[in-house]
Amino acid sequence: MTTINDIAKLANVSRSTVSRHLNKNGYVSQEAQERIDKVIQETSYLPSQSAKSLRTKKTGVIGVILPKISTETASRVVDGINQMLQENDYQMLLTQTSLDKDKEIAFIKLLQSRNVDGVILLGTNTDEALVNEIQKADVPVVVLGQNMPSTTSISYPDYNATVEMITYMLENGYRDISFIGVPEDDPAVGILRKKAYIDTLKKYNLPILEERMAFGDFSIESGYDAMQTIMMHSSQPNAVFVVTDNMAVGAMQYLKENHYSIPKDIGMATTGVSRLSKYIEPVLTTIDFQNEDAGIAITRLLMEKLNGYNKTKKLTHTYRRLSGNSL
Amino acid sequence: MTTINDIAKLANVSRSTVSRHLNKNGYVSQEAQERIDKVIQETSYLPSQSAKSLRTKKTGVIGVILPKISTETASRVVDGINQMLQENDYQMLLTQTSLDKDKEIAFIKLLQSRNVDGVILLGTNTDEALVNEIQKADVPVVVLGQNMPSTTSISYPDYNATVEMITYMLENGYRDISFIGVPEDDPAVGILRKKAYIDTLKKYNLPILEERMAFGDFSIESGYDAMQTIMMHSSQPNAVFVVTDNMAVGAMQYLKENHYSIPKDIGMATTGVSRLSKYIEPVLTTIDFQNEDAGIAITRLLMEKLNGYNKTKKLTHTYRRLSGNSL
DNA sequence: TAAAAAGGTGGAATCGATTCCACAAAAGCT
DNA sequence: AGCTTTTGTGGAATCGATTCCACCTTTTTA
Repeated sequence: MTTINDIAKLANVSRSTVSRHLNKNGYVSQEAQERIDKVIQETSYLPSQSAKSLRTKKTGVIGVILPKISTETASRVVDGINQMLQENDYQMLLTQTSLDKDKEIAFIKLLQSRNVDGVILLGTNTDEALVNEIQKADVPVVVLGQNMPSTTSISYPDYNATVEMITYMLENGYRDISFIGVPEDDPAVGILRKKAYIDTLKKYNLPILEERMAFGDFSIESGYDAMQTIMMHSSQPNAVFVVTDNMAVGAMQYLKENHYSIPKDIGMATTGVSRLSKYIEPVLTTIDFQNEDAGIAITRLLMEKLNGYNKTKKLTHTYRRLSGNSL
Repeated sequence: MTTINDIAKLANVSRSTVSRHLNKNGYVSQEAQERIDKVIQETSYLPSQSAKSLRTKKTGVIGVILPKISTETASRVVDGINQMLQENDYQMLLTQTSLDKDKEIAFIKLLQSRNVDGVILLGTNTDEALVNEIQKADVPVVVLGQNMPSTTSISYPDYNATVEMITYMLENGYRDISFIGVPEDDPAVGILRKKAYIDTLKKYNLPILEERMAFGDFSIESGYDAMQTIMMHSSQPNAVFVVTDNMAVGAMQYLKENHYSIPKDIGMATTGVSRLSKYIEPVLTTIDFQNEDAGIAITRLLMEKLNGYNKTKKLTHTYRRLSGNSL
């Protein structure tokens, strides 16, 4: 491998001069520049990032921590993050927790030892241990998807969007709406969306029934099981709101296998549009959190921080309700 | 930030000893080990990877180059890669070309300047410039999805799987099958799958008609357009095979908008199952290339190379045909 | 025309680890 | 007891860049 020393020797200058030219700081004569450029061309020299970042404490790498990449929501967010990072000449180091909370903390540490310049966390909880770790971190950490205490973060409008959706279902005449959620470890999805469901039913003076609610763990299978639990009850609902698309898929599978037709027998709405589902029957009625944009937005906040802006910002992202024929 | 020098000082040993202990090579007394461990605990010290890799020329990072993350196929592959890398204590640096061929080459260079230990490329072409760049690389590069000349690679069984699918369609009575493909820049998808389509029709003594073929660029929109081109012709096919899932989505959208029903008016089959589509109507008949496994397999080959095995291997991945009611 | 400023360059220290080598103490062997 | 291993340790060089500083030359300015 060619190093800056080789370049210096070949171009008959000192390595300081090469470095100055490469980083465009300090003086370098026209002739020296040309000699250096020529040699760099010929040798196709690329500076070692390890050496560079050992000195400068910058790597040009951003760490991204997410629960699972192969979901539509996550991959769309990553797409957005990637776009924004590429514009700013950063690379992305991707890690996946498989929903293991300990790994979130472990990765924050690990990424720092890799000297990333910043971290983007797709949040699944706001546990104290995690908040502490973020505080301790000596690089900026920003969070998407949870309102993380004393951390710059962007939340989705979990409550409002869910209220709107449940209201929409009610206005479409459904009066017996069931709910598939997730545990309360996840404040955004587990608490807010459930609260929105309950509050809205209350507002319409409808009863809140235990047997109309079931909870999963974000997986397709758990959506299947939750739907089954609800439908096995002696009285059955005529609609269901599922808090994530992945679980909605499981729920649909159960309904399909048991010959319930959507929306004839039961109406369905969910969060996190499945791109594909727009083109297939039934077209799901969903809340679209516009994940690419969210990815871009959170990355922009991180870039701001890297450029020295260090107040903590709290934003809420936008959403759109997409109507399908699943209601 | 605490460094190995701080640890050495606090534990009353030299930094050589700390390093020896950390890397478990060479002798370190019991007492010294305990003192060091204690100090490391207290300071929550993590060695700087930049410094480490400057010396060792290893980063523990693998570069992954892919066309676009937010497709089901790519994200599932990444999932598999990630699993395997995590088992082997590697991190993943992810880059996205957005199908720009120049970027493939640029990223191979860039990743090397970042001192990645190896590169996994999800291939879209086998152009000479790319092959050359891979040859020149001073870290192992492995390729998934194309049979890349003189490079360890895993291909999908593009030809055989397509033959099987077209045959299956023929056996189900379809005699007028159209085809939505991609340009021949992509040998695997553009050439092999098309050849399989043509060969199979020939084998059944069916005519190969220009107007039954259209080509897209992997995007949803291009699938829409291709389907339109085919259906605008005076005579219409009664089935269509689409070479990628993303384009199939576009094709379905066109058919839906124009009130063709699948499979009543036109049968459809595709490659790259859409996980979701299994649960919705129509259930697509697809070739599933089991992308997670492919990701695991290609990563395993890279790991072999990193462990010194340096013969070039060529593998073909497996597949399964999944029957739906779209035919 | 002398002093000040700008342009240009190389030497040397530095970042935080690893690793070779020399050396000393303890243990194992005749 | 004397000799060879084994165990344990620290010093110093090294990886490939950046950056401060000293120094020289050329140009500008008063």
